[in-house]
Amino acid sequence: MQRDDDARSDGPAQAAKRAVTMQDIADRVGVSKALVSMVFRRVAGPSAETRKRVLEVADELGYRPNRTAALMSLRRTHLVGVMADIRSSFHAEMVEYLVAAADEHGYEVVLGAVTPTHGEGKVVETLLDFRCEALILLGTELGTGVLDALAERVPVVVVGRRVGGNVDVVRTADGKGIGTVVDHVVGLGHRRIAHLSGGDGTIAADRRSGYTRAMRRHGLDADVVDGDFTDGAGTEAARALLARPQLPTAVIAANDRSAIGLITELRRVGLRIPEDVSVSGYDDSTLAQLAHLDLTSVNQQPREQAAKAVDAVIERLDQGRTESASIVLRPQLVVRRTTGPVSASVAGPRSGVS
Amino acid sequence: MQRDDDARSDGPAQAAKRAVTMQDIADRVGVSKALVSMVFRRVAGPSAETRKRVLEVADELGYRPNRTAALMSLRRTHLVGVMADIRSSFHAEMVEYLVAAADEHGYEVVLGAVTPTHGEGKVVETLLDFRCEALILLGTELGTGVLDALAERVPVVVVGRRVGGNVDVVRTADGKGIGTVVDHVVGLGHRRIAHLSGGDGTIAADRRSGYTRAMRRHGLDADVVDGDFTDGAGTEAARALLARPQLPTAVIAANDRSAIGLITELRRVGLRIPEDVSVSGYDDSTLAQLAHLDLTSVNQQPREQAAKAVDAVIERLDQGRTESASIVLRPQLVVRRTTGPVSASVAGPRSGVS
DNA sequence: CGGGTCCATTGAACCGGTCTAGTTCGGGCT
DNA sequence: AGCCCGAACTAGACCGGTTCAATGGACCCG
Repeated sequence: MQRDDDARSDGPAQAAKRAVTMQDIADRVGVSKALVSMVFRRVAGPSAETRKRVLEVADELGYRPNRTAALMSLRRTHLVGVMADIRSSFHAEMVEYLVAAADEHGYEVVLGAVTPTHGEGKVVETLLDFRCEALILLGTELGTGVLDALAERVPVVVVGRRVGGNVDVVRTADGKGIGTVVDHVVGLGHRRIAHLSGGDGTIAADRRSGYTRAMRRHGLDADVVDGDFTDGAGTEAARALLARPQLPTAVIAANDRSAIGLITELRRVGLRIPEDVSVSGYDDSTLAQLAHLDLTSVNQQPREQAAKAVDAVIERLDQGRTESASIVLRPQLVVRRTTGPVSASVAGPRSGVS
Repeated sequence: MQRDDDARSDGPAQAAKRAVTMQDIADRVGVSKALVSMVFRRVAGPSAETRKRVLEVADELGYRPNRTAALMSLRRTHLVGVMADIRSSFHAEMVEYLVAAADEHGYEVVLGAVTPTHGEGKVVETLLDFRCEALILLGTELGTGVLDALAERVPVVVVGRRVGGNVDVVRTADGKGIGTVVDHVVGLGHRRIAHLSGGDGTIAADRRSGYTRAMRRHGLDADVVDGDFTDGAGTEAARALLARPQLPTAVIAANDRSAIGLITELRRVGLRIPEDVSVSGYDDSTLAQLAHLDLTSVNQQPREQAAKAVDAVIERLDQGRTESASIVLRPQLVVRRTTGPVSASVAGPRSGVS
């Protein structure tokens, strides 16, 4: 509320409320603006006494440094581009944490939203046009070649997916994550455990192979049902399963949405979850946490992933790291109420399973 | 790409890949950089011939204008601050559209995420620190006084809520929206229609009064059940309703989440939706669209609201509008499968469901 | 042929910082 | 006294655009 000051000062009607600059402070204190700059940049040079006076006057005048000027002089923008499909609640959550983390380091996030009409390539171009100094790509499906070319222009962090080349990677061990789910349901006595796949993407493939490996480890046969990450796929998968002579006792879905579609369709035909069939999702999205669903899922630690991604950017930009880094976090199983012990009734038909 | 050019030029090992500037173009064409500037700003002055040559050379050199420099010169930032609670899927969707709309007008969006630890006040401060030229506040609960003070510093657009003062407002007519839902269920033959309220906020109040008015219009008694915007509230409301001697035949919830909690609990005790009770939500969120839910809801036209909000900002910033504007869009009822005709059976008393 | 107009174009200041190559000055050492 | 040194501070060139008064030349008129 110092508006009054601004409005009244400088008699003339124009009242152009010019912002306070370093020169103003310098004039008032009786030093050069270079010195004022040094004080604000906290570099060695100015005496303690001068430093104090400058800061006092700056405060008094209500000085706010002009980022634009500083960044232009440094030939920098302090902008980090984040590409995300914000409709995905997981991405939205990540974006929130990324913004916070970037802010802490004095960086600003420019959001590039991927939509059906605005593909990944276009979004990346836009972000580069804004002169972002680094890119954080959430769940990108861009090819290795494209990513590598990109990485030569600007530091790139890929979140969620395994990639080679000179990009940094932050992800959770999807294979292991699904593995813990398999362990969990096996521990509950299940033997016929199906996996509702997420389709062709890298992430889906990781989850699928994690499932296959874990099943093998337990000496069980893998049973993959094709699908994708939508609830529609879950519905279809349910129908496909119901058409079989024998239902699996547990289904591990590739994500929460498809798990929900699956559950709904199974319930519709009168099956109880988890008494008749146990179902798990993946992502631990707000959907999974919804009280009425209470879906067993796997948490991907968005907050931690966001922090690591921003750290990776800072290391490259401000600390000169050049070799690529890969950070793999451990996902966490969240057991809720859609998975339960295999019940006696379904145990019957199960004959010669080793 | 053209990296090679950059790398090879300027013999020395340093190979600082300096970006192409207007001066470079000017030198090459043999004119002054002032003229080049004029060409790019599309102002009258340069001859058609010169214009053409400049553009050719610019293209050849791969020139990209430097926003930072331009904005600094203009003493502008072209930044629009958007405050949102990105966990809300409605907000997330809005943000996506806002980013796209701002981009079209050459503005950039800085996202300020409201979280439990980072309240509205702090977010606004941060956005101002980034020298945003305007603020778009999604679903803010800031008081009129605060908003007015803010509006004196910078154009402010409040989205979703009715406010006075000198801020611009973009919203849908919540009252009318709920009204159309009432009309819809009344048209289906319902008479005992309850409203699951969204709590104390301005938005909830608007929806509540819209319900009350519409009921009165139809000569029916209003029946408001307290709640908030969470699914937990829906669950509790369901329990409260079930404890009554007679259930309403239709419940109009203040948003989708609470509607879902309500539906789930009603289904859990064996009631069918919509045969026994019709239920509607509000927001037309992805949740409502989920195939298995297929919730009758009200669409708030996020894309249109986003476009209008950005328009309002542009008008103030670039077209000098000073009087405040209020844009009210008409929300759209989306009928799905959770509302249906009132059935004969519910007329009689229900058997003892605990 | 001198003078006035109009158009395309230009030089230089400016935006608000950062940064480099100094300058000043007090004091310790020889 | 003469010299050197480092700490404290400064002048002025930058960064890459925008802006505006000023210039030069073509053209027209009396």
